[in-house]
Amino acid sequence: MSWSDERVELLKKMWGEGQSASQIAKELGGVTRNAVIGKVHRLGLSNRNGGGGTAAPAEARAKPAAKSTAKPAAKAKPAAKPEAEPAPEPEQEPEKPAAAPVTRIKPIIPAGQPLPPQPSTNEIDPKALAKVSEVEKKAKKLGLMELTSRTCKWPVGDPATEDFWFCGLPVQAGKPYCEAHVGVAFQPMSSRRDRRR
DNA sequence: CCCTGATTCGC
DNA sequence: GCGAATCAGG
Repeated sequence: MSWSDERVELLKKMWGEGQSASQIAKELGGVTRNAVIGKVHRLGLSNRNGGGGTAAPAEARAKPAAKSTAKPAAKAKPAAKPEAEPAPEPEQEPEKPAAAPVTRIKPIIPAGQPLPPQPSTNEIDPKALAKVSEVEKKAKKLGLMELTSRTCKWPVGDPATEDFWFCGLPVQAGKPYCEAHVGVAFQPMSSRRDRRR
C-alpha cells in the first residue's frame, strides 16, 4: 500500500479531527498505526496544536537510544527550532455539499482536541457532569458479570432496582472508569470548608 | 493489560 | 519515503 494522494488526504483529515493513529490506520486499511504515525511525522503535522494556549507537552526529549553498535557520533543534533507558526489553518471545510439524501454521516465523535484546562474553584464542573450524562446515554449498561478489565465500572442507578447497570464503556488508561467518569470520580477536594455543621 | 503518540533506523 | 521496532507515558 502506498500513500496515494487520497489516502494522505484522508489521513490529514482524520488526524486533524483528532482521530487516533490506530483508528486512521484501521480506516485506511493495509497500514498499521505505526505507518500512520510515521507518515504524520514525515508530513510535519505531528502536533495537533491549534494554538489555543493549552499545550504543555513540550518536554525535553533526550533519548538517543544507543543500541547501534557503531554510532557515527559526528552528528550533533542541532535541536534548535524556533517554531514560528503565525498562520494556523483557519479553514478546514469551506463547504459542505448537502447532497446526501438520507444517510447517516459519521456518528463518530472526536476524542482529543481542544481540551481547555479547568478554571479553578468549582464543585464538580457542570461540564464533566454534562459529559457524564451524555455518556450514560450510550453506555452499554452492563451487568456486574459483564464487567471486564477494560469496561467502565461506573455504577448508574439504584443497586436495589432493576434500573441499575454499569457504564461499560471502554476505559482508557489504567483507570477503572471511562474518560468521562474518571472526570467526576477523581475530582480534587474542593470547597469543603463551607460545609459547617 | 489496554491504549496513546514519538522516535529511531534499516530498508 | 517507508514502517517495524522500540520507547515512553496514561
